[in-house]
Amino acid sequence: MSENVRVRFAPSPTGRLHIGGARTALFNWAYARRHGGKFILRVEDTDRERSTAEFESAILEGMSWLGMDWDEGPVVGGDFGPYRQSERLEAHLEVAEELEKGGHAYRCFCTSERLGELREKQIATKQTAAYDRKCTALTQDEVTHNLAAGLPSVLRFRVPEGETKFTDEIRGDVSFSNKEVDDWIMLRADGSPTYNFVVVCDDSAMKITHVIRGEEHLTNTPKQVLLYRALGLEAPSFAHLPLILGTDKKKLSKRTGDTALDDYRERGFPPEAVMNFLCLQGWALDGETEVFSIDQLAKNFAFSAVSKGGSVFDLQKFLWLAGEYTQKGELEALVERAKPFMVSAGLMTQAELSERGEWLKAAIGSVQERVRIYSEIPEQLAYLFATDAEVVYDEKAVKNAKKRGVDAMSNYFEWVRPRLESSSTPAELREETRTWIGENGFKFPDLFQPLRCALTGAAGGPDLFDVMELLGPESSLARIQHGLSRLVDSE
RNA sequence: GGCCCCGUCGUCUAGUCGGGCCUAGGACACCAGGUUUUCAUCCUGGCGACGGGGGUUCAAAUCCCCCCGGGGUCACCA
Repeated sequence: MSENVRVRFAPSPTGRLHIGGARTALFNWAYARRHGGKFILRVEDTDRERSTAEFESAILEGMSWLGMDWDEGPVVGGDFGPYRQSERLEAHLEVAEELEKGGHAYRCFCTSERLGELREKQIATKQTAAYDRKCTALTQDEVTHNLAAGLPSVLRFRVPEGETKFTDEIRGDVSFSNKEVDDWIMLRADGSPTYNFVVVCDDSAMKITHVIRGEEHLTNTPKQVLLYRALGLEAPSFAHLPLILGTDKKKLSKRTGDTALDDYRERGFPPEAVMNFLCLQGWALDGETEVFSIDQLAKNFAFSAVSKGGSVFDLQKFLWLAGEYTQKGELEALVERAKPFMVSAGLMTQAELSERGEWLKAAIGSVQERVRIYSEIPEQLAYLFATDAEVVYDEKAVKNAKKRGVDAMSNYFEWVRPRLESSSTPAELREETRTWIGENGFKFPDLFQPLRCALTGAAGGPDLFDVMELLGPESSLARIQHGLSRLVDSE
């Protein structure tokens, strides 16, 4: 049974990839990999108005960024193509005709106005909103006549009597009374097919065995199951994933925070962390392990470990997880990932990136353990690019410095000048300075607080001897000198 | 409102199927302490939940019923 698993992710290219969609893709991908099956990508571009090629390629790119690959779909092809829904129209229309001939579908000439009124009335009288089947009373002759007269019409699915049940892989048995299922529209007045119709056509044509999607599709499922039955086909298994919620506990929307995968990518979240965090929304590897790789996901994913309830998206935990990757990963890799952020922040040019490669590596190394996302790197390194006379002093840094006064730094300046210029190593200078502090009757903060402010303008940060190394002797001394006057005066 | 789904710390979750090993475990956040020149990291400790009420049972977070609460969905969008 697990031999021929075929699952699919079917995004519609009408916008950027939503993080909920990205998670759905990840779970589909993982299920396929876990069971040695195929992961298929199908682009649902039937909404011709809003679909664009740009969105489509951005979605594919986002999926690759997260570490997914697909066995069939755009770019890679496959035996069940085409993989763009708009190119499958002919097949859809054939199925529609077959259904109409077989009596499973019927023409409806009702106007949208009448339908709108009907719906309002039903909701007002607290009934299930559904088509009242007025047009099922039409005789074959009347239908033919109307069609010949050019009256606009849609094709509706004829929902049979009874009850529709299916077993959801995550929720267990679910059943709907067919009375609650609308005689939904398969073909619009312009002849184009609708979602619920094409999804079944394509899933069956592509031999999809498991439909893994968001819970918002749960109420679509009986419509689709009924359609499979009318087609004489066995329905696939369904697995409805819990929703990702905003802090208001409602389906995550732009109101509550960034919803597009690219928003996080642009903010410098490591892709491994995004993958990891998205999976943690609704799935647990073992209840203990928080940090895991995409390979571990592929080896361990199972429906039984997927939660039923929605999960609130917690940015704090997301940032923490991002930090696990940036702080504990290789410095070389971090440097590569950080480079574009240095450029876009306006700190360095493309040319400087390579000219000052070693220096940049040291600079990033100095902040690695205190950044979580890549965009924080230029923020924390900005002081290195300031003009010596105009280092931006943080309020707290000034407060800390003034509490200690500049006596220590003033004496230290004369002492350290020759040592900086003779290029002693940070480690040597650190030891010598500690001795100097003791010999001169100061306490560590007496020197370090004002020195930190003068050098970096910040209240916290990397070891000051590393900072001076990055700054170089000239700049270091200049900053100390400016600090001496700035910290005494007005500021 | 109809229908459907869901309900363990503030948040993500383990435990629920096959009741006892649960004085309910882990993580984020928060609080306190230690380490550090500072910040961060790291270490230690703390705070903190089975929505409510009835059953069944020697025993219930786990099984049954009712209530309450939250969400999803009701398109010629997907």
